[in-house]
Amino acid sequence: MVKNVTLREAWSGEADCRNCSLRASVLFAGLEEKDFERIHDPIDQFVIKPGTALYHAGDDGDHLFTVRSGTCKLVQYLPDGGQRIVRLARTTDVIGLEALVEDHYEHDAVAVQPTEICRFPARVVRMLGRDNPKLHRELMARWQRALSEADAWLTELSTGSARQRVARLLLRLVRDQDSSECELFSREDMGAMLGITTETTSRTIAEYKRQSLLVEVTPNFFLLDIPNLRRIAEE
Amino acid sequence: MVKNVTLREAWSGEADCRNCSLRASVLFAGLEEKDFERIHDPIDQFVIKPGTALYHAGDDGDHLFTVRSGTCKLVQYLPDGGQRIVRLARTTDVIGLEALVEDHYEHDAVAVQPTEICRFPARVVRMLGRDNPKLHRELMARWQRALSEADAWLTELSTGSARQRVARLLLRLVRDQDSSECELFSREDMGAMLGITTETTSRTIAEYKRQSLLVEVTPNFFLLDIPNLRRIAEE
DNA sequence: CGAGGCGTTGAATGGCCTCAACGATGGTGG
DNA sequence: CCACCATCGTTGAGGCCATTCAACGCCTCG
Repeated sequence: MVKNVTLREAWSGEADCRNCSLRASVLFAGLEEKDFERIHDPIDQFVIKPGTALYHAGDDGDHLFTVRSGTCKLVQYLPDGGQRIVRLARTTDVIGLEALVEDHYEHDAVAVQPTEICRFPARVVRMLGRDNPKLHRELMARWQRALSEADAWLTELSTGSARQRVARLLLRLVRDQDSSECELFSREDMGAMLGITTETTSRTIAEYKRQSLLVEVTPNFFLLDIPNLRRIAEE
Repeated sequence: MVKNVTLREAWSGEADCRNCSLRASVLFAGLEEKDFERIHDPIDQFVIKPGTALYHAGDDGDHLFTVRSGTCKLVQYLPDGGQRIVRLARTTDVIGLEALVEDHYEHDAVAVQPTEICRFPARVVRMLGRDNPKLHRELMARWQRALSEADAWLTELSTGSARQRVARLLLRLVRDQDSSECELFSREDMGAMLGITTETTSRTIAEYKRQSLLVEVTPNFFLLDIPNLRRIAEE
């Protein structure tokens, strides 16, 4: 649905925010006609392939991004070279918020699925935010959402045994879904989200498959046994 | 109940924000005389003892708090009853920001040292934030600071061996300090920050003391061997 | 003085990591 | 079209490190 609408105009470059199919839930939700008239900068819209980076940590932060569909990982690096995925951004999430306050990005933002992106200048948001209470409120809500996510990753995905963490991640992936079906990421990425190794992740997933807690319906799409996974997650 | 009694007893007067000694670095830094005239609600100021809770997760969130001195931990609970400390708030930090956007608090906020607090109504901040760009900007900066902290806890304090995590926590505790001396928390709290057990924390600290990476100058105040701790943290 | 909290230490277990090998898959070039 | 290679998921074996359960000393406080 959403996907069809946008794929039609994909690659075309300039977005039509007034008629955006996600308008109701997007950062610019509260904007009115007079606000749009003040946006003179182009708002680009494009699709990126898995593995493509939107930006890297330390890059000049002059754009914000809205994820229209797909998924991006936000990655931070450790002194020893290891990496840790600190958050996922999915439909309607905004990434690069730090560009409003700081002069550089904090993470690498990399697509892990084919991902539709809208990109708009931080300057536009700063300008509109100054005297638009609705946008102001929308910004606060998004910052708070990111913060809640970050806290949840600490308590749910970085605490307890590997079995528990994997189960919690799986449950989290289907939570805001219509069905109890979900697509998995690479074992390496899942490990980087959970603070465990690729091998341990693989072993755990394989065990869940053998126990039919996970059933592969189509390649890389799994049906979850939610009650039993929840039991593991909470025990 | 107990909490309210303590808070009331600790009340040490109505704050004089105009002449606040922390004014330059506090949330209300950008306010002018005309703004203060619009604050009709009282801004309380008090001291709480270690172990006292400012609020609990789920409480009605109608106040924000500034930490003037001391330290508060923000705690989240797991389904199995375990607890995880997701952040520390120290001088000039604001806690309870979520009250601006949601109707309840996300964590337990508990003092871990004698702590001076200013408390002000969320509705005052909401009102002033609507048309005060400086406060607006200040709020965004604080949200971003909290988010950066959360991400750092994931990458630095929840990744790697227990030795590394403890070392990174110690370095973090002295970082915004004038000396390389710091006060430690209980082993239980440190474990809850690092996602490791109390015993492992104690063993690691004890080992560092034997190796003179930590030297106790006065009871519970330690001098850190920063270069060598940094080596451990990054190896 | 006894009780309880806290830090420390010991011993044993087990879970996760490390290193390694192997099959399946998919893309590439001959 | 197929041989070749790289990547990814899986599995095994072995070892280390953190957890678990327990005990003990020290301290404060009632």
